[in-house]
Amino acid sequence: MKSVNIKDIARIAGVGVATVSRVINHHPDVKEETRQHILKIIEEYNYIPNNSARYLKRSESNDIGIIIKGIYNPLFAEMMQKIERILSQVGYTVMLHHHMDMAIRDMDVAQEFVKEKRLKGLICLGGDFEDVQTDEVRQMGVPMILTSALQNSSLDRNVYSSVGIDNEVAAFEIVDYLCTVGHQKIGIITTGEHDQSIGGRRTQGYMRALATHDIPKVDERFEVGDYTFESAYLAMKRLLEKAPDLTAVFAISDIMAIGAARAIREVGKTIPEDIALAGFDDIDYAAFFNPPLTTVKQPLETLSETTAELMIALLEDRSEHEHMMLQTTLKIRKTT
Amino acid sequence: MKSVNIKDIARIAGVGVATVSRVINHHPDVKEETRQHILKIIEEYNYIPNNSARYLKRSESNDIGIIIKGIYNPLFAEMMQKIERILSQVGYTVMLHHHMDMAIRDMDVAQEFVKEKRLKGLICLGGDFEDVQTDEVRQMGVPMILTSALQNSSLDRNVYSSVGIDNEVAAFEIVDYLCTVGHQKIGIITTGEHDQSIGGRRTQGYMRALATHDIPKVDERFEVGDYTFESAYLAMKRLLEKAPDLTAVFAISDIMAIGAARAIREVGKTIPEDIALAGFDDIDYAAFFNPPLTTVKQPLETLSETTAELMIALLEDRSEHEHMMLQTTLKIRKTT
DNA sequence: AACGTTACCGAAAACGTTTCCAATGATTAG
DNA sequence: CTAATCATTGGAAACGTTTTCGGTAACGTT
Repeated sequence: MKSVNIKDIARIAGVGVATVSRVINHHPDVKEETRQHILKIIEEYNYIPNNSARYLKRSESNDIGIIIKGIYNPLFAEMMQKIERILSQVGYTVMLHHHMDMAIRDMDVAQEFVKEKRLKGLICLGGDFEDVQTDEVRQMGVPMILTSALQNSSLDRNVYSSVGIDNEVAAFEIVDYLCTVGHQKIGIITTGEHDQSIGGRRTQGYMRALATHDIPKVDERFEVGDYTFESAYLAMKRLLEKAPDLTAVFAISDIMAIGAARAIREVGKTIPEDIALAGFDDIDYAAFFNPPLTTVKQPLETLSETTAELMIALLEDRSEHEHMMLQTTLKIRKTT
Repeated sequence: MKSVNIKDIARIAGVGVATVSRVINHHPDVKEETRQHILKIIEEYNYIPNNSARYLKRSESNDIGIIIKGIYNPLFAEMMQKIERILSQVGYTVMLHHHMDMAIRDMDVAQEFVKEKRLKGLICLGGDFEDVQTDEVRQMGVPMILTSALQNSSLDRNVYSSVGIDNEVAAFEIVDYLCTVGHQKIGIITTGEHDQSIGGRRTQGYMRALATHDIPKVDERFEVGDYTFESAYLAMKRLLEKAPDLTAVFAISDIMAIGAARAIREVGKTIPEDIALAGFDDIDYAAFFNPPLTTVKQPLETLSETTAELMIALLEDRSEHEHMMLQTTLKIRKTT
């Protein structure tokens, strides 16, 4: 089971190990002839350098961590796969850490993960980083990219990157659309109200749109779920109970919109005639839902690519930390 | 940026590095008092052993690879996450390798992955392993678990494990159900016919059900997609064209069933009155589809758990290679 | 009192790389 | 022709662990 190592290659090729190492690492200072010879032997013996040894020596890995908090969002899974693909193309490996433990600070998880795995970079899909300190991030010593913008004024923005969308604006746009087509009594199924989480920001967009159209805020039109079908189904039932005169509902995720749809149909109302329905994310399913769901499209592809490219640039020192807001687009389909 | 290592701990604790190593690795032969003392220092200095060094020395890692092949199947993403959770609880790390390259042999990808990352075990979600040789698997030197049973008679079954469902039987059951409720003209949207792939097996179940009910096989009722909404939508359109008298359709994945539904509605037919529709997988969407989709439930939870547990058992030498077929269940909902 | 056990511990040799340093021969400059 | 530079190479020292191999001290047994 013992595999061939650099010494074997060196011995077989009749050169020193240093030269072999140079060839492996594409150092320029080795004669072309020698290089070819060594390359041939490497090929022939199917030699693959031992990563543990390389990492040990270089005191770093080639691994980039992705932390996903909570499974609820199918977008995360997709982003992860796309990011993985790009990163692995240029030689990095991604290590996954998925957790749902709401009790523990996400920054602590991140630090532990980076340190234990000797990660070279960290990408966080979701999670709450509102309370992190500049020093904590700096201490981690590796580039960190968050996929959700945060409003943490005490955190130095030159110490991490972020790429995401403007949740407040995107939510505003779709609710604004709902208003302009005549809806006055618009419910919302969200995850929070005043905080800076994704759900909080979207709720704030909803409220601003209402305010813009001089629609008063009424508490009965507000309900909370946890990004699952089931929770939204239940939330919608409560909404229907509390505010039977609703003409439209904005759910802050497609999943929740679809969950809500079931509750709406169960009381015999139709979409969009009796109640219009809008989601958020534009997951694949949205367009194939019956009827096709009006929603906000997250630029998934760009989001993933940008994140991956930025990480690579950061690692190669070709870039400073950046904060990007990507454009969302309204997808007006048949539920409104 | 230099972090504390085992020598530092040893020096600070006033012991030899060997003793510290023993403590870290839970060896019994160290005095309780000394152990506590060292533990305290480790805690205090926030020492985390360098994995590269450990792996180098032990010439193995604690990493388990998961390979996901191909089209984005929401089931795979979920399984992966569940497996990750269990494995990480007992101290393993999972490394992800996601690829869609249809041109390359899956077994070659697997071998390369295991070797390069020094993996301790490998789990393959999807992929085609029909042509692998016993020696190839053996040569890999680590336990491998496939999540789809295969019909490869030349491959020694004691050399790998598998946990999955009986695709042929499950497909038979749902099509049989379709027949017993009176359908005669049943279309299928699948991915293949005669091969031993997942799609192939399900097609074979479909055909056996038909045969059992003395329904002749007619080629016009057969169409192919690639597990995406879009492809199934197109396939269904062709089916509607070729066989306008269809009264039921079996799509071998829920995603494809949902894609097909759109085509059906587009020609003005209703589900299930005009055409009954059955899927496969029971993804979350299925129950919340409109109308709720009849399908075959894959025991996702059990599948993931069993796979993870088996891997752990295999690694700890508590188990031989096993081949498990898990039960599926018919979920009769509103599309049939 | 001598001996064998046992419990505990440290020194040092690996593990497979990368990289610094020095060495060689060849080439160019003066 | 000599000195200086250059291109190319190999030796050997790290990187941070684990583990083998003894060694010491304490103890119980004759």
